[in-house]
Amino acid sequence: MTVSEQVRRLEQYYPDRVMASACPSRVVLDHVTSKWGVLVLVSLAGRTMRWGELRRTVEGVSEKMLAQTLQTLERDGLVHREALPVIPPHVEYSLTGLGVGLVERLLPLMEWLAEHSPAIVEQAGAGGRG
Amino acid sequence: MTVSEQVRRLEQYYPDRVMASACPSRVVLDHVTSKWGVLVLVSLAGRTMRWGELRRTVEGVSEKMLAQTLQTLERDGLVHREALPVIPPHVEYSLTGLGVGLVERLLPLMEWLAEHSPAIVEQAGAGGRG
DNA sequence: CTGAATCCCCAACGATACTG
DNA sequence: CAGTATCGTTGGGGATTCAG
Repeated sequence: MTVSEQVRRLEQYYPDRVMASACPSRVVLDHVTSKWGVLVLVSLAGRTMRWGELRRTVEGVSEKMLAQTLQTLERDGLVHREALPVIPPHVEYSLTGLGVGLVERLLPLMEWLAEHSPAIVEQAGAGGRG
Repeated sequence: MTVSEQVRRLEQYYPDRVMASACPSRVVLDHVTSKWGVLVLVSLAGRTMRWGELRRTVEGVSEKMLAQTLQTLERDGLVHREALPVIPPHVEYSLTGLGVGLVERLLPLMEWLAEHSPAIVEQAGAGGRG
């Protein structure tokens, strides 16, 4: 599919509204593209993970931000949280059906990023600032 | 393609490294998922646009942030800037070949968001906070 | 082990004014 | 028209502490 076809498909949903500041997609886009949103979602793409696993996998995330990101994604119905009532606590996070649909669109992006970012960073770093 | 296949494809590039804080994709991901990055890139998906057009299209963006976003994307080689030496100034922005490749992965995401965000926002708004 | 609550800072962001 | 420069604010986000 060409880019212009993709653009036309996008516009059929919200003609002239996707760029509007009041568009609902702005809200969800903000959640997903929040500092840790994409990384958390992509981490959960492969399998269910426990809190501690996520904490270690998503390198650099603080406890506060991981909790906050997870809560936002859970409220949006993208992530499912299952807490086993045991001591010590055992909590598992997984993608909902909705979350899987989103991640299917996120994975190709991440793959493109993984492939092209080294060249981009090197090139940009040479000429300008980081 | 299933999600697990996508995950496997992703991992083949940077085994165990996409989530690393030092991974180059982190940098580009930050640029793209910056507050206005996705919106600017998607706006340019359809056609070349002038500064003023972008300013009006991407509703809510300030002049400062538009300039900053465009500069970052230009340094990354995703956006091409062409300034005609006339008075009054006339500057056009378009996607580079690299930028087109990225936007091809962004458009399906935006389409998914446009389709599902209304329900997500409504549902999330009912139970929790905004 | 999984979080919630608190403190605090800085840098991202917006508004305004100015320039070629 | 297309920016740059400056200033003020805010809330995102990290470190730490406490609880179940």
